[in-house]
Amino acid sequence: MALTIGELGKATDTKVETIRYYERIGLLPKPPRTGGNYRAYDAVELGRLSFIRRARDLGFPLDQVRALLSLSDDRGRDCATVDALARDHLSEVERKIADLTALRRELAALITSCGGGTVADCRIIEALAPHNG
Amino acid sequence: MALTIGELGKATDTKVETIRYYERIGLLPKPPRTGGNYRAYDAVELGRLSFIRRARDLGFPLDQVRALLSLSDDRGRDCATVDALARDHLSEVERKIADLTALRRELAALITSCGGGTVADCRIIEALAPHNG
DNA sequence: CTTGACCCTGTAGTTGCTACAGGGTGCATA
DNA sequence: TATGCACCCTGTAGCAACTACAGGGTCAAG
Repeated sequence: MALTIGELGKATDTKVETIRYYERIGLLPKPPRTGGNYRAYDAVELGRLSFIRRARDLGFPLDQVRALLSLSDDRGRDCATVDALARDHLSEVERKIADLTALRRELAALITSCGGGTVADCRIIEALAPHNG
Repeated sequence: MALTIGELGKATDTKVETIRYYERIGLLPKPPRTGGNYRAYDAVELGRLSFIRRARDLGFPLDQVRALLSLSDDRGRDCATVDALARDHLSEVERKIADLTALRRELAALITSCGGGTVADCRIIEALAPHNG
């Protein structure tokens, strides 16, 4: 039932280098090795990596993933901490959406203003240039 | 009328290290130096850095800023290239907004599902865990 | 003449990977 | 048995766009 790193990567849609990176930073434990010094993974590691990838897909940064992993190991604990992490992350996402929405408005206004002449009277360049011209 | 790097930084809301960084990567030219080997800036550099900062605030990556700078120097040129750059950037921003909006929906659903018990039956952890439990 | 705020260079850290270089392993096939 | 190929190994450097030192020098004020 042992998986090579490549098989684990395929199963979790993760690049081999990324798995080694997760091991290096301590997000995945160092697995046992075969006689040929290949990493040998089992179902437990597969589960752990799947968890990591889902959390990453949801945009959790690695340190929050680390926190979620250690919380998920502590089954008896109050899940308020998990909830707080998710809420923090959600408000971060909301902040980014708001920033990007403001940006979109500004960019759209800039583009609308472009009349199509030469750079000399391009309103986009003008808008970027300092006020004194 | 010469500005020190610190004064230029204050005038453009830019950290001193960032200005030196822009110089290192060739976004700002190497300014003349004083007797004490201090960088001495003038109004031209102030304008150029303001332009860079404004473009950065609008989310243009540095290579696009570089392109905008060289386009803005070429006053007689057709501004269609500028317009295209801005449109590209706008669609990039729109893609990010769409991604983050999908993410927000997923996160919000996750958080709503948290009933507040222990980690053992926390739906957030469950949603992250692989399907076989 | 000393304190303190500023400036200098150069290098390493940040986040989350990705991409080599330069080797070793394992299996199939001729 | 040789050889080819896909895969694995370590270690290091690169990406964006800065940021943060360390270990110095400069300059004006008191």
